[in-house]
Amino acid sequence: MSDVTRPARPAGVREVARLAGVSTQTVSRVINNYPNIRPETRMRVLEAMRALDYRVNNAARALGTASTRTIGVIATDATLYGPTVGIAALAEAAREAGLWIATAYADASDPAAIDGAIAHVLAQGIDGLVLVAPHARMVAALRERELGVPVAALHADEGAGAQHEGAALAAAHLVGLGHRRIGRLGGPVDWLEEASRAQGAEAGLHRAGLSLTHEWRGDWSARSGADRAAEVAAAVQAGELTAILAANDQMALGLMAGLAGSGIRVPNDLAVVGFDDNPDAAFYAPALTTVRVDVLGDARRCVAEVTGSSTGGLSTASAPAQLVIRASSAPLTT
Amino acid sequence: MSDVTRPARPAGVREVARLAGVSTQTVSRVINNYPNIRPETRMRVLEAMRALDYRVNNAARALGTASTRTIGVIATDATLYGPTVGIAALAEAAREAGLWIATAYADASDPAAIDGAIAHVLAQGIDGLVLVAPHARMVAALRERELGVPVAALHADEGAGAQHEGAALAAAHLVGLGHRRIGRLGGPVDWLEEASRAQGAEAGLHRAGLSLTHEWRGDWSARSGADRAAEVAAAVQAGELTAILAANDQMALGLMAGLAGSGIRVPNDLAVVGFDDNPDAAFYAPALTTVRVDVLGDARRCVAEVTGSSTGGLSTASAPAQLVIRASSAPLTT
DNA sequence: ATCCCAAGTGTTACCGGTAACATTCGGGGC
DNA sequence: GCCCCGAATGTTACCGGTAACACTTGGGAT
Repeated sequence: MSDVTRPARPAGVREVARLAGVSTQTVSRVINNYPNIRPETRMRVLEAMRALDYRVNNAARALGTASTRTIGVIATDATLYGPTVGIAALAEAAREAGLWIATAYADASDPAAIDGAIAHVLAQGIDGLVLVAPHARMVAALRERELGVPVAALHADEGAGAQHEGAALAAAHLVGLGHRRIGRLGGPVDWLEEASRAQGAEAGLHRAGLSLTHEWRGDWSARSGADRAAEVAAAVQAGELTAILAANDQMALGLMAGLAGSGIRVPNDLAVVGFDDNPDAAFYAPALTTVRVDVLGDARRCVAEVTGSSTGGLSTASAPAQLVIRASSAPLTT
Repeated sequence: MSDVTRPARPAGVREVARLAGVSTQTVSRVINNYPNIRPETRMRVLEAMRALDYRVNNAARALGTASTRTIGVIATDATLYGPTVGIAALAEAAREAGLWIATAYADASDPAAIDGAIAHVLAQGIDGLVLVAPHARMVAALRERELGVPVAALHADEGAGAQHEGAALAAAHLVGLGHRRIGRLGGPVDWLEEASRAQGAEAGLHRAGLSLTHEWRGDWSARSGADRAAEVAAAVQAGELTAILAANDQMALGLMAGLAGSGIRVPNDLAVVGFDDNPDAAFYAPALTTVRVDVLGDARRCVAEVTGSSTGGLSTASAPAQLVIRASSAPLTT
């Protein structure tokens, strides 16, 4: 302990430069992988960096350059499954592009908190801003406010297409099973994802000359699904409903739990389809038919959009939505 | 558009100072709420800041001060429920203390990725580092490595106590219901949470003069729970097992789904208790008895620990673990 | 009246990288 | 042999805040 001189301050480029016998600029060039450095010089610098346990100071770098190679992410309702997956996907997409993310969490219902979160990520000197699971209004408000950085939203724009398509697939699946009286358990109306999924469901039914017979609304939570179970059960018992599209898997779970108490059997009395392909959905009772969308692909699109670059070789095209058929959806039993 | 002169660069303290007719230092003092500023001067500065849409540049601030008022968070396996909740809790605890978090995600099984994540948050000039859902080895390795910042881990140290206590509660609950042959479905051995929960379960049984009859191991996922169902069913059918403690709710879900296929009824043939009180757990079939721990309290402790401050008035004492009794656990039926 | 002190404000240098520009050096074309 | 050029490296200033210190004031104590 006492025989080691522990420097109070971590080493900087100047210390590294001195030890390697070069200028700070050369150290900087090595750090940033510039060409035109003699291999031997590069090695000497790298060795000095290792010897001093050198770490770049991002704050200093950000001051000198405009860029921080960091994307700001504003996440609302971060404990829901959807946003969580979105953040993880953005982190992964950013990593692929050699970037990092700076995430700020804010309650979607608290405008002051959202302003604070935005101010925070902007103060970091981010290169772009991505919103996760935002309200439609929020995206519009941010785009019109001149923040000085490009703004994108997960599940918006092209990303919404996959959601739309997935919901249409789910609707077509139920139609294909013979169902004609199909309802929907939607999410909060002002969410982007809800809009895409709702429109997709309508479109899917429309192609078969049908439309939704019922529409209920939850808040994405399993509890909110359970809270609608009584009304759904009544509709089933009245013969007005044989299948339902839930806007996410967790509401489907809650709904099924509530229906069990009302004596409605899934899928015999009511076919249920979820959305998200939550890893747990295969283990619900019954296992849930659901829709999987390519969140990582959409995250890549957002990253490319805000950085302006086309992310090199990585395609920004998302994989198409996929229907995962399990036990909760069965053919209509007259 | 054309009538507005949009400055290429955002305004800095110097512009604000010029507009307000004061020095940059005075602007800085206003920003940081220093005393000894004439109210009128403060107002002039604040107005200038508003007029110029001034935002502090954190990079510059971090350079001048050592501190960034930011805590680094290393999260592994960020798509699991436990880590997700941990991150959200840390973000909330940090917010309460006037701090922000900088999160880096890394695959726990990839040492290089973890090194990269650590280097990243360190490069941000963080004031402290908190690990979420880490392997026991990782915590030890990080603590012995001199990083220059304090390191804490969620669910470690005192935080482990609540986990231990919760698991003991769950065990006592089963014993109280008359169960004597009690097994356990554990998580990956090298996780801190698994260690605490395993020891707590053993301790709870020990107090009743019992010990675990079986121990299986999963990876926290519902699938891994389902994968053990056949073996668990065999033990039940052999009369060797009447109750099981799962290390988290999702594995319990998977297990119950798998058991359904083997004709084992929960809770009649096997009582199941989970851990986490996942919001979905109340809607599993059957509704899951589980343990709720105060993650936010533990997050507050971590924040206080790495910042050195006792977070002012906020107590760092966590609420005790709580048993949530639902339908998946029932008295032993001889 | 004089001194002292605290409140309020300004000056200067510095944090640690990097951009922009300057410089050295060796070799190929003429 | 001279010139030019590109490779390799060094010099300098600057990014935008803030710490440290210096400097004015205007009372109250003496």
